[in-house]
Amino acid sequence: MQPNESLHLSVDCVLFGYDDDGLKVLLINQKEDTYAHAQGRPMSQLPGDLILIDEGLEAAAERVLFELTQVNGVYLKQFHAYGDPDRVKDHKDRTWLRSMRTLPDQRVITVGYFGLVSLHDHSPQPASFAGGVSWVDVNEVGPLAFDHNSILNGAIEALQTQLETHHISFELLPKKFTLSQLQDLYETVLDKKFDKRNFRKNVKKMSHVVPLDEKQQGVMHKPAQLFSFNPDQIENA
Amino acid sequence: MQPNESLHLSVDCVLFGYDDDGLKVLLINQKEDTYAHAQGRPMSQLPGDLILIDEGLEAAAERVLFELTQVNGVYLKQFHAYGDPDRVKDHKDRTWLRSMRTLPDQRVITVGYFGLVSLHDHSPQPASFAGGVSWVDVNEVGPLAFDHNSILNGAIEALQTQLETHHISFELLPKKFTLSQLQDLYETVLDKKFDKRNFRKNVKKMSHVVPLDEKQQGVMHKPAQLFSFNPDQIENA
DNA sequence: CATACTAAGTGTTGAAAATACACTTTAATT
DNA sequence: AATTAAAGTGTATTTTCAACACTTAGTATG
Repeated sequence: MQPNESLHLSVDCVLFGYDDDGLKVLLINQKEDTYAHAQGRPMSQLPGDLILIDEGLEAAAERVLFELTQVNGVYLKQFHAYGDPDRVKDHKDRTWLRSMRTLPDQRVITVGYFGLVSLHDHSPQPASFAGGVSWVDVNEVGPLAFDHNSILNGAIEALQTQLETHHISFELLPKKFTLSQLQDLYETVLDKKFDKRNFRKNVKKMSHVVPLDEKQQGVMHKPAQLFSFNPDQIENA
Repeated sequence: MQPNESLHLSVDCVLFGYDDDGLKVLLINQKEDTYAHAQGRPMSQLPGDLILIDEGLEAAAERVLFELTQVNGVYLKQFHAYGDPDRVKDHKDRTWLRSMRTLPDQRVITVGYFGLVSLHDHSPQPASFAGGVSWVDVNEVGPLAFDHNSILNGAIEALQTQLETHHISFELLPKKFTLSQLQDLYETVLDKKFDKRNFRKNVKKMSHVVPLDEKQQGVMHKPAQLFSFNPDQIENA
């Protein structure tokens, strides 16, 4: 038996960025000139790369994100491996690959990671490198290359479950935030509405959400109390 | 950049079997004579294999299980990919690999699947093939080769969450079962006790658990009502 | 044939959690 | 001083969860 020779492994990263106007994903725009025009418009894709021979999976995901955003230490979570033998064999995708790599016909299995960053304080520069890299609202993502739309969907579902079961919301918020911002985050990610008073009752039970001696400033309405997360108190339940 | 040449991909399967005396895992016993005796006793490992060049991940997992148990159509679910560059580089494991494959030093990334079978009706024959294959109670699993203990733990956690969020219990039960059997299953897998009356109240809400016109026979106590699952009514919530 | 054994089966009550709901407050702007 | 806009707050109701003990049906035994 000659098993997997010429089988390649990559990581693909779904980097979610959040700010007051919604949940975004970082996408890479394939450049027009490297794209076979016959196929229509260039497509976007998720950032990803083949893993290096001595590199761990998570290390590879970190590297890909660092190269794209120069940001280190983002929350990263593996959610699924995609291994359909034909996942990169669409005609349009092969054309694209041919323009980038030497071997477009190789089979590539990919491991999906999703990452979380806050776009409030600092907007991580999309791309020092390469062509267009941009934040796209998750609800406005068009057709992506390869099977990246299903990978994105997988990531969204994983993010939703993770938000409900683990305390990760602070990864998407500024260090100081209001309860309304927190509520908006939950409503955006989970795509459902919460009652303000009930939501706040629940937050009061979370010992890791701590009020600061500080209020919002420069808003033309009652300024909100600011809160922050106390990382010591995040029970990983 | 020369990315992953000589990087191999496998699937490892954690096949759970359940019957009235507990939850078991299918393990393969490394044979004494292929094992370097200097290292101590032969170890067990999870069934796994390199994936074929044109084979999907799930297809590979199905193949591995079929080869071992001759059983088809088992419930299978991917749960995690393991890619630590050193995961197969322990001295003992390399010794073992050398006895089996030509290239013990290659890096192998593996995708973990867990599978579910009922050991009530038919005990799937562990191994027509090869050396010892056996069902081991999940609480009595000793040290396994490679990182297979952590893979097993990952599988157990995945099974637990899956059991709580999806309707998969019937994969582990005989076609006809009693409510006590169902409760025992939950208690075994989730490792906690349930109140009999409350448990039954919850089951009554599950429209996919349907009572049959049939009772248990040959038991020296009040015979239990038999139930079965109606696959049409399994909401995937 | 009566008794003993064993697990099956069954309801109620109190506590806790989730839901629904509307007015007052504070600062900035005009 | 009046207006605007979101912040902040409490109670009553419903639903869900948790605790708890006796009766029943069939098998086995004497």
